[in-house]
Amino acid sequence: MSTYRSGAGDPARTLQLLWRRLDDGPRRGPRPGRSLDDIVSAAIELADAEGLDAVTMRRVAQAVGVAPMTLYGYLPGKAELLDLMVDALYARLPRPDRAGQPWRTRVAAVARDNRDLFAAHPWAAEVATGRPPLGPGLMAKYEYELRAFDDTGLDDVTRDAALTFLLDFVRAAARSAAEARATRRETAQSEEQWWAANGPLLATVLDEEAYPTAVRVGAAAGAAHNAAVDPDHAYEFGLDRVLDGLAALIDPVAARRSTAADPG
Amino acid sequence: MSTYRSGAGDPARTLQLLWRRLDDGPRRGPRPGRSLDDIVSAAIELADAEGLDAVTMRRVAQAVGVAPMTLYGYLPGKAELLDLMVDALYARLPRPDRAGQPWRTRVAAVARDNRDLFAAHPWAAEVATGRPPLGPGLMAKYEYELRAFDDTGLDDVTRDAALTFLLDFVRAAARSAAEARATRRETAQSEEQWWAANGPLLATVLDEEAYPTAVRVGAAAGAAHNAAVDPDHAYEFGLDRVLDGLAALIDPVAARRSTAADPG
DNA sequence: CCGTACATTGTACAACGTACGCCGTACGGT
DNA sequence: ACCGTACGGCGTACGTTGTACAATGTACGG
Repeated sequence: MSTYRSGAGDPARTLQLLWRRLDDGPRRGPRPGRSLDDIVSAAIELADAEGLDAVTMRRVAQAVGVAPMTLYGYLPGKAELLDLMVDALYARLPRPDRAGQPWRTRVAAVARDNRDLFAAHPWAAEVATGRPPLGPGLMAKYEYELRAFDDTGLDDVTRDAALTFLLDFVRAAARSAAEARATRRETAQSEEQWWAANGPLLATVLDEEAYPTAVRVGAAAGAAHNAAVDPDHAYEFGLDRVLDGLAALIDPVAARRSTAADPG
Repeated sequence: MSTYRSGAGDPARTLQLLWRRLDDGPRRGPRPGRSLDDIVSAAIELADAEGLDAVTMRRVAQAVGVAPMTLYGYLPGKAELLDLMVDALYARLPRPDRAGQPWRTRVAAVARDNRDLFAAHPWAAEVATGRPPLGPGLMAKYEYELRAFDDTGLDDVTRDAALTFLLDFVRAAARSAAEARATRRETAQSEEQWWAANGPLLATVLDEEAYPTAVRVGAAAGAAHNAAVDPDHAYEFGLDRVLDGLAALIDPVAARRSTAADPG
């Protein structure tokens, strides 16, 4: 359990690392035995396999085949490692040419790409980026995703806001999904087991007079999803709302479809 | 630097604690010197004053005037304490009667109440609740907030999804704001200082040929907000999109206003 | 009035990030 | 060719976290 904060160290040094602007002046003494990418790749593999909690400096060092403190010759600290991991992930995202497709299809595809990213690397959604890691990966991602709003008539400021809105939604959904999975794993209880264990107590305590709407709606939603929270359904529903909300801005006349976005 | 996870312990025990169903059989031996509420209140005060990082079992115990391990006589562990803190917060939320107002006003008011909650207690947005703490506070909140969708014509399952969508949005916005504040505090750098320190390097690295759209849009957005990220603006913009997105579902005919919701 | 149930707590442990300082290597200058 | 030194590597250690365990002391039921 750790709040995976990023970017705490010297920001200028972080930028140099992200863009690999290591000032290699006159070399003296032994050459570095590993590369920055070795470390970042090992950390990503570790996070993919065992989650962000497993990404400790000791574990990463072990994976790289080096003593823990050796890592500090390559990076200032763990915060920078997290930044580098996230930027490396962003750099790998697919960027197919979607010119010619309608904006809603393109924007939905951006959402899906991000969702896939978080599905493959759930830890990425947990890294807090108060100031985002302005590395080559994020820049390429930003450049590409902004193009999804080409021909929407949005001015630049609004275009940025629209993209932020979309990405924040996908990220929040990914966090919810990750939290739900983590809870299920930690308590080693499925949703059914939980209700079997707690239903009786809840029944005595949730009288319908005190919470009539909550009991009725909660029961209906629970029955529909077979769970108290259903991240997948929340994502599908939310994405449609997000796209409709953007459509109200982009196509103010015909903003009336609540169907799911077409595939791309 | 901690992933504030909640609800890890025995779920049944957690429920008993939330609803204060402590089985007080025949008393023997010394009476407890404090109450559960003493501990929860002290923890909330601590979190309000110094953030969630400051809420350690030792600090809470100190605030209550007791040895650290004494807390474990009242709660199974820290996860349950976090659950209790969140539920206590929810119980305190205002719940004015908003019958008669249009749905968009009521829903906007729900968003504002939640935003105010996270403004007063930023740590609440950081507590991960894979399975939400089904205590009296959350139930009262759920009951009240569902009523904001009365007369919208939404069925129960959709009503739950709509509320979840709205609350997830507000929470994500609060997290972004908290992260931005934390970053600014930790690096002790304002946005202007950051750009002064990193602008030169960024300029050499962000050539407009590689990222034409990104550079242009980023510059426009940065100039408009005086910052790379502007949580307040993201919230205002996002809330309008959220309401428009819900409107497309609720008022499919006249879904065309992108003005901010009226006050309530 | 005493035995016991229970609240309280001191100590301890395994993790974490990382500061500090020593070791040995291999290059630049001569 | 050689040596001084800059620099990569790392062993050890510190302060922090949540909490397990066993000892201590208190106040009630019989």
